[in-house]
Amino acid sequence: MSRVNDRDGGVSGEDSNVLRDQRVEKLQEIREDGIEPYPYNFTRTREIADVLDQFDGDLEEETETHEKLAGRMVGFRDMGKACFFDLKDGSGKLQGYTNIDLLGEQDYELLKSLDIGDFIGVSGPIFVTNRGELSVKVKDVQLLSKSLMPLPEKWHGLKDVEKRYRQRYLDLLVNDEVKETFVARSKMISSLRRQLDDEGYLEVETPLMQPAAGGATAEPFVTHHNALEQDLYLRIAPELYLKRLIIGGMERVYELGKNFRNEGVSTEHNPEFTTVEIYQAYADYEDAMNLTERLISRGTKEAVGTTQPEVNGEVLDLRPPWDRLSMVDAVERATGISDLAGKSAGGLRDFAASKNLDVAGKDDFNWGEMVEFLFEEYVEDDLFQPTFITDFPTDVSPLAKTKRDGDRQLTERFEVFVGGLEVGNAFTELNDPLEQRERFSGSGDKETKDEDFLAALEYGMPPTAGIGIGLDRLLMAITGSESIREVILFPALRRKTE
RNA sequence: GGGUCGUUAGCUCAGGGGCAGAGCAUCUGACUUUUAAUCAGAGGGUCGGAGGUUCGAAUCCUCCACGACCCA
Repeated sequence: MSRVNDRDGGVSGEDSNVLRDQRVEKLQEIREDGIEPYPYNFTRTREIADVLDQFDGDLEEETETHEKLAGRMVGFRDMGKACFFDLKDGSGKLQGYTNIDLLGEQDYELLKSLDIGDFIGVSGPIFVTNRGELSVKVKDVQLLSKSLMPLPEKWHGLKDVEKRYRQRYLDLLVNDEVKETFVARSKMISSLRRQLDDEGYLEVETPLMQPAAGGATAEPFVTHHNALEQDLYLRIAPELYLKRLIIGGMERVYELGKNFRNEGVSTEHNPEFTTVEIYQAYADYEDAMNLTERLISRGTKEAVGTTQPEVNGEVLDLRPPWDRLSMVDAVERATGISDLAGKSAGGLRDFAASKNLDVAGKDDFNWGEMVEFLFEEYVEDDLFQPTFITDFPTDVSPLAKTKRDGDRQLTERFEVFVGGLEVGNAFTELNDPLEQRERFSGSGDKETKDEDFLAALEYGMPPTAGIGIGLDRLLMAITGSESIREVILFPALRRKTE
């Protein structure tokens, strides 16, 4: 066992402050007393939440059995020869009580010398104090891990947003609702997996590093493979690979994972984000809407406990069925324009300009792009209750099949909005290889043409529905988070230099 | 990329030309059922960084870094 040296070696990277110095000194003293401050294990009899569940509100006398509990000491109330402290483990928080008679002088002095943030293991019966608080009467205590840095303050917590993101462990430790958000995220993800597995979808993994970044319109990150001597792109969407699997006869597949887009960072955009994409052969976008409703409503119930969460003072009602409204109807209703389908792109641009919308750089927008623009300006933010916006313009939907009624201007595509956020995008997949080739070309440089995918399509793809759901946005919507950073454990931040 | 605001003790924050402050946390002492324990005392600062103005700058000016929000 090595002694901690005096801090005279100029160890770089360590913050030097008095509070830390005091704790390092205590650490030395503890070792000198023959106590190992970083022991290897501690066997608990149960977790704190378990104790609370069983005894809270109905315990007359102290239990006969002793519980062994472990956690961080997050509060300490010293009464001289007796003391109270708060013990927090991953499941909850319980008060500990002890005194010099219960512990003996030596262990009692040790306990009193410990710091907030230290991990300890305790054992003793469960009882209720005079003031009615369920507590553990500590007859034995053991230091499990010494902490050197003081935790943020107990009452005000950690508020500094930058610090919360850079040191998320402190945020999780001190701000209980933050942990709840990420527990909800985890439950949502496992719920989606469970539902998809139960309905016979196969979870698959496709390349994160792709020779051509297709399946969406976005700037990719570029990396380089040395041995292959070629650039690779981090995927912006798994779409084109999942469709190859449909072609290969895997009739129901999904992939839950990250995508990467080399674009701006904002309250709704993180450079890496999580989606689940689902493909089903012999299905269309009506089926996709039904599946989307099922997945999200049940996922929300399992994540936050209800299909009608209250979000920023308003009840978000996710019980199916959800509103379905075509984009053209939505835009006509919101703008007062009639016969939108018959208007020219120029006419729509003039309309937007007359409403003082910024049309700079939109001179070459086609009809579909203008309709989408008007939709974003006039409709999108107001879609609080879950809504399917259907039948997107063909101009902005190069991978979707046009309407079955013969209208070539529109596709069987929908986006789903929850809490004013776009959380999903789906369509009846275009499976005509020759038309797909044309539509890639028609989209100019905006959509990456993937020759290998086009070749695959020529072998024949069955009628197929595909859905993509953005999990970060969905979590924002159901937890009422104002920023995507509140639902991503370690959001992208600029490197901080000293 | 542009605009606005922010960065002061471990944490939460006051202070906006004249001695660096408070609460909690920490340290010392008292207290054997407290709970934001209480009481008495003490220590703790590169005021984000670099320049400038001034007799004097945390405070005013310029640039830079990081962050938040809005816009693109």
